[in-house]
Amino acid sequence: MDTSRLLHLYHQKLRMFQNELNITLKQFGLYHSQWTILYTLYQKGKMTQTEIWQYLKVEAPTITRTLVRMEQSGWVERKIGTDKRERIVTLTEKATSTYPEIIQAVKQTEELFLGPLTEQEKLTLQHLLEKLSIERDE
Amino acid sequence: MDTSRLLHLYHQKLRMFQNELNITLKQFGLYHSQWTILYTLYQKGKMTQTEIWQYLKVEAPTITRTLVRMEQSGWVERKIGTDKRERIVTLTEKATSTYPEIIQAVKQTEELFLGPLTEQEKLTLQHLLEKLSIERDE
DNA sequence: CTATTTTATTTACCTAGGTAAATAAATAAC
DNA sequence: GTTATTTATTTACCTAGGTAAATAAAATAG
Repeated sequence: MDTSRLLHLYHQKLRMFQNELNITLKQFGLYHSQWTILYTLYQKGKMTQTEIWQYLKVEAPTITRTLVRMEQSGWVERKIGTDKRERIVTLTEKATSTYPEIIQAVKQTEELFLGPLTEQEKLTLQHLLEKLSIERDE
Repeated sequence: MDTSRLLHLYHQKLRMFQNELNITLKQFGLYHSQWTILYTLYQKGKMTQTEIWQYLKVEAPTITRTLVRMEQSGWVERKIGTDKRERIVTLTEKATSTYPEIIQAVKQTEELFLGPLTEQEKLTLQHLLEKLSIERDE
């Protein structure tokens, strides 16, 4: 089995999807990673930045940067909590009211990408992905 | 089927693998994308930059930048061809002589990541990935 | 209650991906 | 054989990911 070829294919397909998603999101003035945060906040309600990066398994500075951009473009607010170290992030009115329109467009793009797979194959893909991991001895 | 969850999982697992690969490659002074180019050039011999970005399905400026870095760190040479617009890229002696050692380390990391899958599951994954695509009407 | 350590976030700096526009050389049109 | 167009690469500028170190507030030790 040529694992390098498999992993390169994996990488290529992700870029293909993200580029397509960015095109879809352009009409709303969003990028794919910003959408991921918006989506998460819509599901979970207000979160601290630490809760966000731990949930998304992304490093803290990445989240800081993206949230600053989203604050500037009016998607989120970042209020200082009673613990003054932490920032409590909430969606703005603009975000919650536009959400239904955005998710409809995103779902369509997702379906376009995953469309060639049957429901069963999507499940299989999910199971296989869940198995992947690096066992780091600590 | 929650397609957003599936695609987020997909994204997360790729980052996990690339971070691990970067750790592996650090001892050689390489990053994962540089390795992909080194690997390709080792298989295919000398290539123009256009051949490289078309093969890897990455945009031209991305390849320019990465190749400039690889030239600076002594992995490739970029000679001007008889067509003076194009750059012919070749591996340096350092690259070809270190290659066996690098690929051994990379394969090990790849196996670590894909290790939880059986050979059959790896094939299934590859088939599923090959099906994924965006049908852009043009 | 002051001193130390931990925790949340940010800053600075790196690679990698993208788009749009600029260059410069080769090709095609006339 | 100039002129116009195409092609290969680069430059400028954007998002997104990472690590390491700085800051500032909270929690813990003494």
